Amino acid sequence: MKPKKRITIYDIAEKLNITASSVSRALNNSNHVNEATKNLVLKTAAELNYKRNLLASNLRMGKTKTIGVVVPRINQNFFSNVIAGIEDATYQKGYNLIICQSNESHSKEVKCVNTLMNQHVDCIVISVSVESDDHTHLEHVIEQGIQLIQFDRVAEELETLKVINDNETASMEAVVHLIQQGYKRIALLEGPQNLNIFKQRKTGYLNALKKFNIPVNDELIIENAWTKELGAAATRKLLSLPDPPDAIFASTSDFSALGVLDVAHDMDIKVPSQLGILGYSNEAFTEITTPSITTVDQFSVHMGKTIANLYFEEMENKEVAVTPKVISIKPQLIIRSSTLKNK
Amino acid sequence: MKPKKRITIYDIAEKLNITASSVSRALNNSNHVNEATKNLVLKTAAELNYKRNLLASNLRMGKTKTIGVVVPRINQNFFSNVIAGIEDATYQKGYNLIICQSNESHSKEVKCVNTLMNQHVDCIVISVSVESDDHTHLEHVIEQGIQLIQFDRVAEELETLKVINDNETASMEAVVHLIQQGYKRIALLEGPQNLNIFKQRKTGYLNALKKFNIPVNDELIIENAWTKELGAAATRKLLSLPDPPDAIFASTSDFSALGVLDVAHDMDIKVPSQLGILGYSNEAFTEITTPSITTVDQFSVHMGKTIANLYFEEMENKEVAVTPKVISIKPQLIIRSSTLKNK
DNA sequence: TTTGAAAACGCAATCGATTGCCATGATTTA
DNA sequence: TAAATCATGGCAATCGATTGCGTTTTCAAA
Repeated sequence: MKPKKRITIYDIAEKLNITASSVSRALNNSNHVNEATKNLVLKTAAELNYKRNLLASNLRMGKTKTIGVVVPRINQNFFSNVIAGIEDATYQKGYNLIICQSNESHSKEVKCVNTLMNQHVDCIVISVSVESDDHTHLEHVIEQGIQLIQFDRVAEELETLKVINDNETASMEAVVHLIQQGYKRIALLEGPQNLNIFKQRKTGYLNALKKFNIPVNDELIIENAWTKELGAAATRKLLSLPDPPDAIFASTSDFSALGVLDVAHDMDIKVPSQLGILGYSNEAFTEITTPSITTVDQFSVHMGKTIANLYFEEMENKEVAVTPKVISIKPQLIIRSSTLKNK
Repeated sequence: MKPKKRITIYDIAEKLNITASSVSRALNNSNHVNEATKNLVLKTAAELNYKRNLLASNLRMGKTKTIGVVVPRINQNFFSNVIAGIEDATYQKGYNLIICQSNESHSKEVKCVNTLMNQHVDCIVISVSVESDDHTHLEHVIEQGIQLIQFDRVAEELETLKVINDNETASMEAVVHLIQQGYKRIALLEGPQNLNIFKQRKTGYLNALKKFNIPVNDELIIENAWTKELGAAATRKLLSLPDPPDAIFASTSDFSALGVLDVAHDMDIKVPSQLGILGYSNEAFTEITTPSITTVDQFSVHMGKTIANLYFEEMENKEVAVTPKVISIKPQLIIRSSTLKNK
C-alpha cells in the first residue's frame, strides 16, 4: 500500500482557488479572513483530512510546544510518576514530551541535553545524574534562552527554576519520629553526597540528633548505601558492631530499607522491637512488607504537575523580570509498623 | 540575559567565504567537498558551537528520527519498563522518543496518535487502551505510511507489526502448575475481554482445565477484576460461595492478586495451604509479600528492545515485501510460596 | 599547449506554514 | 461626488538545511 500524499495548505488553496496565505489564516482563526471562506477552508480541511505539518510550522514559528525531560531512569517509580504528572498537565495545553534517560551517566546526560536543544524544545526539565558535577551543558541551555527547570536532584549553584522536595525537614521529622519512639542509636544510610538531595537528608538527620542532644557517631553513618544490596551489606556491617544501632534510617531509598529488612529477617532480629527501619520514597511495596515500612512520601505525580504549571506561568509572565524561582514541596512522613516500637 | 543568536550554516559559510551548500555537505560528510574545507568547516562549527537545527533538517528530509509511543499509563511498571527498553535501543541509533499516555481513554488515545502524526514521527508504537474497539485512528497511521508497531494489547485484525506475549501458553502453564500442586477448584479473575491479552489468558485457563478434564465452573470466573480493590471484592464473593475455590488465578495483574492476598489475610485463610494465589506481571512487590506471590514475568524491558529492533530491521529491509510480522515472547512462570502447597 | 574528466563548489529550488506589506474593491463619511 | 476607512486576500520573503544541476577549477594525459 503506497502512502497517501500528505495534504498541505497548498492543496486546500488550490481546491478553493485561493492562496495558501488565506488558508493559513483561516486555520489559525485569524480575523483577517472572511467568515465564509474561513468556514469553507475548515470544511475542506476536514474533508481532505488535512493535518498541519508541525515541522514546517515550528520552523517558521521558532517554537515547538515540546518539553524535553531528562531523568536518570524512566522506569524508576519516582521518576515515572513525575513524568506522568508532567504529561498530564502539559497534554492539556497541547504540549508534547520528549523523554530521555541518562542512566546515571554524565556523558549520556550531556548528549540527551544536546539532542533536546537540537530539537528546539521550548523547555528542558531535568533531574541530574549521580555522576554530574560539571554543569556546563546546563549553562548552554540557559544561554540559548531555553527555559530550564531542575527538579529533585538539582545543581544548586545554577540560577534556574527549581522544584524540589524539602528533604531536610522531611528527614529531620523522620529521625525525630524515631527518637520519639524510643530508639537511641540511629544509623544513617546515606547516598552520594554530591547530590543535593542526599546531602540535605543527612543534614536533617544531624539536625534531629542535635535537637535532642544525641551525639553523632560516625560509625553509624554508612556512605553510598543506595540500593537493596548495598543497604543489606551496610546493615550486616552495622549489626556486627560491638554496639549496634537500634534503628536504621535508609535515607537513600525504600530499596535500601528493603535490604535492611531482609538482613533483619535473616538474622532473626525483630522489627520494630529490636530494630526500627525507616525508608524514603513511599514505593508501592513498603505498604505490604511484613512489617510494613515507615517511609516518606514525595508526592511525585503532584511534583510533575507543579513542574509543568511552573513552566506555563513563567511563559505567560515572561515580560516580568524572571527571578530564579524555587518551589519546595514538603514531603510527608508515612508512619507504618516498622518504626512503631511503642505500640 | 538575552539568548545568543543561534548559529546556522549560513553563519559558518559567511565566516569561511563559501556557501551554505558546502557547509552542509561538509557537515554531512559528503564526498563532494574538499577534505581541507571539510575540516575547516568542522573546526569552525565546533568553535561557534553550531548545532544543527533539526526542525529545518527534518522538514527538508521528510523524516524525524523520532518514534512516538502511546501507552495507557506511563507510570505502570510494565509500561515504564517497556519504554525504558525502547529508549535504550533507540538512543543508540540516534532516535528520539515522544511519549504519550492514553489514560485508558479512547478519545485521548486518538488525540495522541494524531499529535504524533502531526509531528511526523517515523514510527508509532502503541499498546491500546481498554476502551479501544474502534481502530480507525490506527488505520490512518498505516495510510500515511508511518510504521505502526503494536505491542502487548493489540488490535488483532490490523495487519501491523506486533510484539506480544504468548499469554495463552503462559496462562495455561500457570494453571497447570496449580493443578499439579493439587488445587482442585481454581477460580479465574479475568480482565475486559475486548483486550486480546485477557481473552488469551482466559483461553489458557480453559485449555488447562480441559487438559486435565476439570469441568469449567462459571461461578468461579469473575469478570473485570483487574485492580486491587476489584480483586479483593471478587475474592470475598468467591470465598463466600457454598463451595469456594481452593486457588485463585488473578490473570489480570499482580495488583488484583494482592487484593486476593489481603482478603485471605483478613479472613484468616492460610496461603498456600488453604488457598493458592497466582498473579500476573511479576511486579517488584510480589517477591516480598508474605507469602511471596507466584506470578508470570513478561520480560518487559526486553520487550521494549525487541520493539525498537524490529523497527530498525524493517527500516533496513524495506525494499523487501513487508509481511505483517508478529514476534511472540514467551513469558516465564515465577514459582513462589503462594502456590507451593506441596512443599 | 590543448583536451577532457574529475573534483569542488555555487545557484536556486524545495520542504510547508506563517506574516508583513500592499492592492483591490466595498462601504462609509464628509 | 470625492475622500477616507475597512475588510479581504494576494505576493513574496522567511525559518535553516538539503540537493540536483550546472559552472569553475584542477590536474593529468595526449
